[in-house]
Amino acid sequence: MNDRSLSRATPDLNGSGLLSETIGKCSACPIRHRAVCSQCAPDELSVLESIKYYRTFAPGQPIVWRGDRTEHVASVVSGVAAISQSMEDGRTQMVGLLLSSDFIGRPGREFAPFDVNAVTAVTLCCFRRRPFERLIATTPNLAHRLLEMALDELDASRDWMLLLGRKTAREKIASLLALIARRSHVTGQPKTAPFELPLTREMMGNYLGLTLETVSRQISALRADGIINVDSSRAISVPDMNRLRREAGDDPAMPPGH
Amino acid sequence: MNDRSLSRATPDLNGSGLLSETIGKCSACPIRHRAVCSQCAPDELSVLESIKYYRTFAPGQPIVWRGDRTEHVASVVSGVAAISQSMEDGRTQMVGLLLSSDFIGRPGREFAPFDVNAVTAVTLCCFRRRPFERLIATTPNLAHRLLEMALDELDASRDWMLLLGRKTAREKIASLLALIARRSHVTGQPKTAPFELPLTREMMGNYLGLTLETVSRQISALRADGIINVDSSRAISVPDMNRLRREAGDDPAMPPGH
DNA sequence: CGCGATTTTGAAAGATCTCAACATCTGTGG
DNA sequence: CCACAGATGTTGAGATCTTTCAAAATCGCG
Repeated sequence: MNDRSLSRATPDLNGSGLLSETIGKCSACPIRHRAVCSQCAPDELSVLESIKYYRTFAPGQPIVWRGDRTEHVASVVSGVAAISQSMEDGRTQMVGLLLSSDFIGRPGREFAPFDVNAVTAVTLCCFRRRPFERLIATTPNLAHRLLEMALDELDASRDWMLLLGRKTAREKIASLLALIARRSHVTGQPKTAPFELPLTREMMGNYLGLTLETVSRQISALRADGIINVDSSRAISVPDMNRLRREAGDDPAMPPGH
Repeated sequence: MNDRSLSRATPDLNGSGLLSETIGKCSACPIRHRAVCSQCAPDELSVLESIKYYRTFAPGQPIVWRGDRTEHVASVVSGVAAISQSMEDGRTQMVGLLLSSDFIGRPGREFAPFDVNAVTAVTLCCFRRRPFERLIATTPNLAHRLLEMALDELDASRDWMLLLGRKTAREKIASLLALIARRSHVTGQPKTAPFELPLTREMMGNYLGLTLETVSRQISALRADGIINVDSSRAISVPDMNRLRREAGDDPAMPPGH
């Protein structure tokens, strides 16, 4: 069950169309401008380039087990992964979604505090932890960007706490759909274009603190109310994004949370 | 309503017995070994020492308003503060508790993303943001410790997401009491010694994603079941901590979740 | 002592979950 | 190409948990 062998990726569901074998140079990397390496100077980048390597994971595959010794850290190049926390009796809570350019792993941490699983096919840009830590110590640009990303994640997780603690099931679903719609939106396409849900109903429930039945019912209710269109169970479109934002309980005047 | 003038602190409820006027030297600082400055060398510390200043806040006073321009960052020297997030209709969710040695503020962030309020009397060790940011850039020990603290906070907020999304009201209350009991426990005192709740029932509700009535009922239920003793509404003791941990739904084999 | 804030408790309403049945989709093997 | 099996998704009905609304008790303090 602990198979982490290098597996051939199934077709990339993230739309980038890139498989690991076709990526190589940092300068041509699709996440070059947002990942942990984004503030590195050319010479710093070449050091990173020399120690990095790619790995791919099929949908559903474990990437990190809780309690694992953390031998590597990595950036998500493409695909979607989920960070989860669970209780002994099986209740689980997804505590973060990892999208392209997000960072996995904790410099300075010996053991992984959470599970990470591939949701779609995932390609990672990996570094062994020790060399990476040494690099952090000597590369302020890297350390600075890592802090920045950690603080962003912290803000995002605090926003999610408001959702988990205080929002209704309908607001939770609307919030999630608005989140996925926003990050799926390709510049140049109309904002009402349909988008793909990478998560099953059960995963959505785990992310939102709901059961899968409640997720399904609330999606049906939003459709019945004309807030969303459901082309197939995984393909959604939003005729009026502001209306969805209102259903989500967000202040429409505020920029979309994080 | 935006009064942040320097106010005389009411008696310190945190038990340290120190008021800001009696603190001065970093070398004698009670949070010297855990705060953001804890890894600084003597010469680095003396730079910090020259630009720091103390401020105190009375219980209930706002420390930071959401949207404020962040002119300073600070370490909590004593007392308890709460980070909160709220919706337009008044629903609020406490997303973090700030205890002594915790850090307030975001280097690199122009505006505060959340409200922070003093719960008890609070003493802060403040720095203006700009000079502090310059110091980070030139002091790897400071930057490193800040990253470490941010990652710890991120882990803690992810643990809290499991509580908010998946735990029952009883488990939530048990978790909070276990958390406060643990951090209130003074080494040398018996673990069954009573401790003080710094939060009102309403604040506990806001932290746990419950109403204040549910908080009150679950505390009564835990008392009726002999899990806790309630000396006064704010003074609790726990005869068997492992039993409380079990009620909290935590794996008793695991170290108390951060 | 008396007032406002806090806390407790009760009863009913409401939201979500649980259990169950059925529908739909997808990939596989006949 | 179709039938089938397993995974995923939908819907219903009743149970359960938490909230809401209301009243009363208690605490802290001037």
